[in-house]
Amino acid sequence: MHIPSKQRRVVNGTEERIREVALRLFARQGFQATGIREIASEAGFTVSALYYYVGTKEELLLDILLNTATSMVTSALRIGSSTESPEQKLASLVLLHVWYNGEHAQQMQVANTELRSLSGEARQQVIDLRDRYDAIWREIILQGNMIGIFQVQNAKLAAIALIEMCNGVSNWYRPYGELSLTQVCYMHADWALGLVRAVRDGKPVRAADLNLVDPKELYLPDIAPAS
Amino acid sequence: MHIPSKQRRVVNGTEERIREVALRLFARQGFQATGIREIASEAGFTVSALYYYVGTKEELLLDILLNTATSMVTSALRIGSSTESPEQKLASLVLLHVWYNGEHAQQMQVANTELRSLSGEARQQVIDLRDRYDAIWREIILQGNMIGIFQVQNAKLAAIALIEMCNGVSNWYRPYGELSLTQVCYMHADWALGLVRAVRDGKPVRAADLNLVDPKELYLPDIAPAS
DNA sequence: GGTGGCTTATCGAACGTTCGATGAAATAAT
DNA sequence: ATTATTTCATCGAACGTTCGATAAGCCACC
Repeated sequence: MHIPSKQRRVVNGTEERIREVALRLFARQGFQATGIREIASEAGFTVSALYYYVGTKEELLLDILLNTATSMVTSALRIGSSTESPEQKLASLVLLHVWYNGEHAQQMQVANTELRSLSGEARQQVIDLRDRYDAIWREIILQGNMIGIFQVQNAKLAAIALIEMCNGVSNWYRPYGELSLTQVCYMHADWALGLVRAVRDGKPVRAADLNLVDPKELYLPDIAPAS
Repeated sequence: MHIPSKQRRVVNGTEERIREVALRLFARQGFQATGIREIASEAGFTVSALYYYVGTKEELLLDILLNTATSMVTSALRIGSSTESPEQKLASLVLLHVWYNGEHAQQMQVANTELRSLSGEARQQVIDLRDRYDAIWREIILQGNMIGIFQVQNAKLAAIALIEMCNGVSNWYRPYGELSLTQVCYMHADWALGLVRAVRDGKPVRAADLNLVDPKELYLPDIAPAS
């Protein structure tokens, strides 16, 4: 078991560098197609030097998936437990999710394709987190249904469909493209509101009517950075 | 170079069997994680017997991706060139796509995750087919926009979002589940109509109003089976 | 003089692919 | 009708390469 340690490693960021390279390669060519030697040489190390910092290749993958899933659950929980209206909550979830897909595209690409490379307890941990995440979306859709704002037949499947729709963003979004990430976020939020047939006062709810916060503020970093 | 031949192979279906096993394993554990030896033994052959029927492992993958993409383009072209209304065309595309995802889940899982395992010309062939497919969706959305039925800001991205939404079905749908595939198809069609804000005569268009054909009839097999 | 950070050298296993050989079956020659 | 030849389908073995991972040791620094 790898025990992350104290000083130098954090200072010169060696371990972080290895993890960055691994993430980049996993995202580009997949976990199985990426060799330990490739990670090491791309990061400027020998294989053994890499193993001084990292337990196993699979552990590198697990950390990526766990970090990603934990971040999203944490941020989504905050949205879900707020006092906003269901349509605001749903739109916020979409903003968060799309923003994360754009800003952390590599993490999301890996997360969306490499769950199958994990097994046993590691796999289950990730699945559990995802279930919690889906549940937050589902609950918000159910809330909207109950107060008559949304009209969704099957909240569980609608949640999955919405999440899947947003996931696609990580495959094509590039900074400095035609659209800003914020624009992409709002477009998806508006689509989501259409999908769930959001109606308030007899009128379809549009994302532009909701005065939503800036997407980047919805993301909660895991731990507040120490002083 | 493998030259597909005439009689016996078709009769006892050896090659077909290998391709089925390969598809199943690629879908379950991924292309890179699946070994030639695994395919062979699962199909009940030795490795060398397998190579008598198949060129390379990559060719197995390419065939899956090309067949899938070609089928979908062919069927979608027929829908796109019909004389139906944009909302009917869009709903039909969704029915087709979701139906294909449910009925050929393994193919779609491979298609959705293993493009990166191809390179060069093979990769480009698949990409070209997908571009044609996306274009059909985009054109229909633009038609709907032009005659004022849909209200979509960005037709290109909306097409991608819709396709991505439908793709998720291959990851969870199982026959003999709570919902029939036909039900799942119609739900997604209704969501798509909501997403594009389809409105006719001042009222939101629902999938149930459109008297759509049975999803399975939208799928065009590559070649009409000989007598 | 111990410990952190890294090296060289190496492990056994698995990878995709190809090889020559072979029994059985189909086809051609006598 | 029988023999000779070719084709089909398959075998076990091996190719060279790469895989993830480890052991033992070196060197600079506190």
